[in-house]
Amino acid sequence: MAKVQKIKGFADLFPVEAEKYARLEDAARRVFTRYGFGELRTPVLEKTELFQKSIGEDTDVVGKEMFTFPDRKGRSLTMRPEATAGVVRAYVESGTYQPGLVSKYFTFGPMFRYERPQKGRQRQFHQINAEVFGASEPAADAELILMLRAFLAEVGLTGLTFELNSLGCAACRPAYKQALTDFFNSLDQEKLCQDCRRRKDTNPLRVLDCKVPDCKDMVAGAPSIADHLCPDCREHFAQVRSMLDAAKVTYVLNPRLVRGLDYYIRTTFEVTAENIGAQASVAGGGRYDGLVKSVGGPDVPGTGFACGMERLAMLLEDAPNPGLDFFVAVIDERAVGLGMDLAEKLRAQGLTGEASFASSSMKSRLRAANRLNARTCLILGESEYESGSVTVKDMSEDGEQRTVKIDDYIAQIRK
RNA sequence: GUGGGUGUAGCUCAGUUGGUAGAGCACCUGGUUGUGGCCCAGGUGGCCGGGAGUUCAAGUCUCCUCACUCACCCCA
Repeated sequence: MAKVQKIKGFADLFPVEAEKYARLEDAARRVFTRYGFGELRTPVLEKTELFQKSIGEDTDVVGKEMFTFPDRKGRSLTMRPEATAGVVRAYVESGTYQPGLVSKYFTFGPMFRYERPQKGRQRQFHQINAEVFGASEPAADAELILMLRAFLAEVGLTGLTFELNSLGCAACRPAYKQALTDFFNSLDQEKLCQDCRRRKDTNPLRVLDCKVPDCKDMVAGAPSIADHLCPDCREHFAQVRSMLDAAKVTYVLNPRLVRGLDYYIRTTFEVTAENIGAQASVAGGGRYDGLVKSVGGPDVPGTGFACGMERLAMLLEDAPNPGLDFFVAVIDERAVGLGMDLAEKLRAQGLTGEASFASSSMKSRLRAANRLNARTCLILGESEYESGSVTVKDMSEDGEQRTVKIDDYIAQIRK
């Protein structure tokens, strides 16, 4: 029989890896709660139109990376490729919006994108998200970045780079995009790479991010967003920066920092790591004031960020193996019931342990205890069985051992 | 979607100009009749990813295919 194998880009997380995800989620829950955020869990499956309306039809994510399929009645459903759209949908649908009310949510879970897998990129990947609705002030952006910084510190990550930019708004970005397109059109087209010749018309901001050396040279002379912000955006960005400076956040201004999803405006930021491969971005976010309205809700401003858990997990050390408090080594077959009962009573006292019921040799049972990093080995063999006792062996290097009545041993543990 | 790399024992990997399969670790057994780690000896374990072809002979050469992986693209 051929082995059934997992589908491409989907991973099994065994304990050592799964623990890192739990560590990230625990830290996020702890930190975000301190900032007044509440947990929101939304479905993994949504109507396809939700993502078309929010992320943008022209993006790669919607255009060619979604897991989209019809349900049994022919309705088009999509495995969520990101979290924000679903959170916005839930927010709007619940009707929690009221003028002047700020809502703050965090969420985590699996996202799905049909991409070619590589280091730090899976088809099913996991994100930690935070979203703020109803706050248009620069302070909301700044506080979100502070919270992200606090979260990363909580999980013990250092050496990360914060990058910051403003993408402008509906009032000033179109003019900037046009200026960019004009600029690139004025250049010798031969010197632009194939991708950029296409991108300069479809998404000129992306050209700024091109890694081809020739393109980079061209981009150096391109107009900067900083010079094209409208007065409102300029003021908003200046305030965000001054608040970050006041909070001693170290960041790099990157006028070429762009976002892949259409809904971002004004403040955008990204956190990158070194040594985790080409997919170096571990978190990213920004402001998305028009998004709520675009999925049929009220005109409420929003900001948020997403952290890539796979990429953060790569930066975490393996947790030390906690080992076992005890290991019950049953050598005499007749003592199997006794061993199970003994283990149950110890667990009821909060101890961690396993019992082995394989009727095997003393040597192999002790090796098993050693392998499992057990601190105490409880031996139940022929003589113990006949006398109703247990041999308690300390597994440390020069550990002692003694044989005591089972009842006495349990009574002693209780104390 | 486009490139590159890799598939041999449970794991990490050797395998010469084609000649019928190896090591280390792990596991099991024994040395030590009921005592682990260290040491020594022995043992279990492989359709060499799959298929076709060339050849007296293919892990090795050719083609196809599948899987994994890294990068582009894109993104967290």
